[in-house]
Amino acid sequence: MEQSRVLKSLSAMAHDTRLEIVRLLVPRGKDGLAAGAIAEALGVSASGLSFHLSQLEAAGLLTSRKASRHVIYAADCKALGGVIAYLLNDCCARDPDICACTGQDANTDHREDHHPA
Amino acid sequence: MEQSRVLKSLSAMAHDTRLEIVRLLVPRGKDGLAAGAIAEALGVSASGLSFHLSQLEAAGLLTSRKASRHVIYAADCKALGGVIAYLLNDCCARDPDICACTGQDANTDHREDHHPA
DNA sequence: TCCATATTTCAAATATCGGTGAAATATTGA
DNA sequence: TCAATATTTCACCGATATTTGAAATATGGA
Repeated sequence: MEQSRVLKSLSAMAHDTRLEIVRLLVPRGKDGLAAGAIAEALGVSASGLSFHLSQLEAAGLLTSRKASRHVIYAADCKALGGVIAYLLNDCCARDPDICACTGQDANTDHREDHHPA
Repeated sequence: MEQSRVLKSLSAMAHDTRLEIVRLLVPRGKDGLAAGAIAEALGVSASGLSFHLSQLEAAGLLTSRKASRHVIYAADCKALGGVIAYLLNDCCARDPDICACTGQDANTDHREDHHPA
């Protein structure tokens, strides 16, 4: 993932309500949750939530689809994984001290820009 | 790591110059780099850099020490690892799709709040 | 002491973000 | 069509963030 997209994702996640949205949606996978249900779960106004959802969607961290009169939002796990992988592999060069905190193996070189076949 | 500290860290990292600072410092480990050298490496003004360094330090991602007339900044790898671990384990519940992107094993439960002995 | 180097602090200007509530849009069902 | 539901859009406002450049602080050497 390119750094500019990582930056957008980090900005999107760097907000209390928005990080909670991600936490709420990840375990639901592709089923996702309707905007109204998210607003109720987090106790935020509909218009406020809509603003935050659009930030997350613009960053590529959420997808949305219409279902009847609802709009269902779901976490894009590949995008989330891409952000984490960037931090681990490209930003932090798979530093052993950092990997130790994540339960990761530090030996193999997983950096993304190698584009292995 | 508590969510409020993760949020501070994400805010700190969600900026072009600041993410570059982290990328520059991680491979140097505890040796770190003087503020002036960082400013030169990134092509930013001294006062602008000082602002960004203080943001990163306030978030706990950098440490600083004085050495003669220099101030040496170094990445706090444990803090960085803590942020990544939070995203992976607590935010994303070690979701298999997300782990797949990072080269991680998704089976073991690594959630931080279990506080294993 | 005096000067040069290294860094931070400060204030002012600008830009961006986030919250609020009303209005607009879209969909469904009576 | 009408009313109810679900969501987004909009304008406004205050709070934060960022940049800039000048001034302040601290250190080391001549």
